[in-house]
Amino acid sequence: MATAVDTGWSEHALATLRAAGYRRGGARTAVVEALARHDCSVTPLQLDDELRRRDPPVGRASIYRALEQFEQLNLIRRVETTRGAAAYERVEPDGHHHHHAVCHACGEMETFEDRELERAIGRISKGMTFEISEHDVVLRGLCRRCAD
Amino acid sequence: MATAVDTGWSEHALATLRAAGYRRGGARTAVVEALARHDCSVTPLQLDDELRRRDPPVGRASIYRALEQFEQLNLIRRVETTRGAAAYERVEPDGHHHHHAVCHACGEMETFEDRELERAIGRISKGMTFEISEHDVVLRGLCRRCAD
DNA sequence: ATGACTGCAAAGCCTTTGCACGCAA
DNA sequence: TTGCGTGCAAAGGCTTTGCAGTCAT
Repeated sequence: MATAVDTGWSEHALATLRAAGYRRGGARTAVVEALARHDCSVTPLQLDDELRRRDPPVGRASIYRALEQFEQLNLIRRVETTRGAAAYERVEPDGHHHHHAVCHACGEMETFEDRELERAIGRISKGMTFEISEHDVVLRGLCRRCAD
Repeated sequence: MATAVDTGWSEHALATLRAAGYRRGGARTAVVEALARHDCSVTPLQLDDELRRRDPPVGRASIYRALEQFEQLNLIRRVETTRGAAAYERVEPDGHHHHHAVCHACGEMETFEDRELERAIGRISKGMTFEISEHDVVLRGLCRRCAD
């Protein structure tokens, strides 16, 4: 679940950050690059593992601070794949996104996209009194290996 | 979001607990009663607020332990309404359930049910390699008051 | 009498905050 | 030069665990 497929998200992110008035700091850039390498959700602590031993090392606090800023700029989105802990995923500028199935036993994840699901959620959102801006859908169960 | 509507869930829960070999402890019973009073998701800390000043008081650890047991017996279900913290909801024996919209600003919740949504999720679940046993759907946005 | 149940306090995660130093602009 | 950005360490929440006393059976 790594092996980059950066569709230009990094550039988009760096440009958005600059436009928002942020300076180009080493830690923040390192977090952008790390996120670009992940196709699926990542936790702050996973990023910390990756970036801690860099030279120069990136501090854990900087990772949390960067993620908070990125989320506010809608560059990443928090997903509820990891119960009780944060996990984030890139937001693609074209709005394309997927959802997740998570294994109760080992945490393995599988992703899916579905138009009927999105259509239903869109319709429901319009009918609520709330102004809905995002949605989480997570399926939970056992992966094939853990089911045996 | 309180004001009881216990459809027999308490009795069901107590019977299930007894059948599973649990003794009838005061703390556990108090947690069952507290859950029966809530129609929507509750956090362990909300329950603690309610049960701490009882006589005799219920300890926080007992609440967490009870919730863990109830979840394993499928009497309650963890829902992801409160980011970064746990929240639980009764599982109705007939399988009837609803989902939630949560306000980013104030945490207020609105619930909904939708057959097309459930149908889509059921179909998707069958198509996965995972054995899916539950699903979370949470819409997020601003409630009417916070949107102004 | 036996072992489950409970409350308290301590310990464990994850996350946030305070602070002094360093670096971008 | 200014003040944003960063790392470290400390502090904050929520949750879990250890332990000794209590209670259900």
